[in-house]
Amino acid sequence: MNKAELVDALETRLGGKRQATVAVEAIVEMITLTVAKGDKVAISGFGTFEKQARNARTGRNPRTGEAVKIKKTSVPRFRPGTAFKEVVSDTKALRAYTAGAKERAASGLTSVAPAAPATTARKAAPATRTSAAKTAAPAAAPARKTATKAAPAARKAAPAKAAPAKAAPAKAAPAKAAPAKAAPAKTAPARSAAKTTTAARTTTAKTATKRAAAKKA
Amino acid sequence: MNKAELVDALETRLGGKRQATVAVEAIVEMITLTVAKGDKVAISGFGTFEKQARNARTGRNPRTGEAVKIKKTSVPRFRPGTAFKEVVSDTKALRAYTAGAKERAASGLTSVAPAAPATTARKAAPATRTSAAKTAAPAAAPARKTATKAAPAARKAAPAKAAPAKAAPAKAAPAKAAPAKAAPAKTAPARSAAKTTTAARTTTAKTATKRAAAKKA
DNA sequence: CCCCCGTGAACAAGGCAGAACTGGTCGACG
DNA sequence: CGTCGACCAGTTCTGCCTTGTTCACGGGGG
Repeated sequence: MNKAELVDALETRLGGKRQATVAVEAIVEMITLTVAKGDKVAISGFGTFEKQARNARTGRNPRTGEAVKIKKTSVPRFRPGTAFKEVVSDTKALRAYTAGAKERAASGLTSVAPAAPATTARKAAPATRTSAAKTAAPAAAPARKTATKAAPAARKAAPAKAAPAKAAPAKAAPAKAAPAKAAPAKTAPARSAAKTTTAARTTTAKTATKRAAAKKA
Repeated sequence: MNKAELVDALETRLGGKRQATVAVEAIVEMITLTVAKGDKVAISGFGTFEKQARNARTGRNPRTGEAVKIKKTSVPRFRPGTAFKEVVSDTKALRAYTAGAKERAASGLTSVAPAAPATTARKAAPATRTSAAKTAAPAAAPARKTATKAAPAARKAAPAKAAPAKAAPAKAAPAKAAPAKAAPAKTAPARSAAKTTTAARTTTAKTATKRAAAKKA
């Protein structure tokens, strides 16, 4: 769903496409600016937007493997709230939530009011929560440090698996044409090459050309 | 900033507290439901909400060190867009963005219109981007604007260095393999054949140049 | 209102480091 | 008043860097 579709979907609820558009843009801007200022935007039941500082670190160019220094920066972060997580992870919760939403949509169309139905719906959802506080967790930390060193192995495993997967496809196609890994050395990554070849479409070419022209100009 | 404050801040823009409240709730719900369905919600310049699957894994209660089984689930994820990241990380970008926002807020209050100012603002922002091309810049810089042809060379240089690094790990690198760009020629129509090769390179080069320029600016 | 263009967005690859997850409790918000 | 969110901590794991490339979207012009 893109922005246009979102606006379209909200059109009914907000009383017109204009309102919907303005609303979406306004909210987006507000959140953006607020987060930029350093304040967090907490929307209950949905999530929290906040500015998160990132320390400088040593990155790595995936293509070349070359190390690059990355200076500290700040990035926006969103932490989904409980309700949101539940609805996304739980189908039942989704239905419950949807029901509530419908009610709200119906009544809230022109009239402003109906928070009541919403609340009801909300209540229903929590009931399904699995978290409950039943475990008392008596003993503090008996064997906390029993850490298992299996980690490294596991880590390795994953990447290993990944590599083959990638290799296979790559090799398959370009075998005789232009080995991805090898050729790319020059400039183009394997897959690009293949694709380009196949789809060296005029359109694409044109677009590229145009772009170039535009930029140059 | 909590939800109430957000609504209050938007009150002016959206023509009343009621509208603001309805708008916020409607959007939140819409996003929640859409993500829950599995669709992603992409808002250009802001970010993308999507449902992300998480594999089952063995968790651990940090307090007790006790292992707990966590079954696979899905969680909502938000990936901030370029503009958002810029505004948050860059003070200058923030100011630019703020300026645009003000204009929009002022005119957009009752009237629907002014996207124009926004666009302007957006454009300005990218200019300030600090992100990339710097690396390539040094080489390209000297000839960039004068000699277009120089660009390709520069570009090549970077990748070239990369090649060895990657090649080593990858190992399979037939030197004779045709250059990616060249190879594709086969697909290309007669007249384009030669041209395509050339053109493609040029295009790429240009793009690189453009980007670099933009950044520099 | 439609079409085209420009520009944002996603992908991929390879390591490392920050981030998430769980969970009990207090504070805050609705 | 009821309930959601933040927090601490250890381990696991996910994202992030770059940069080219291609696709699609948003917006402006006709």
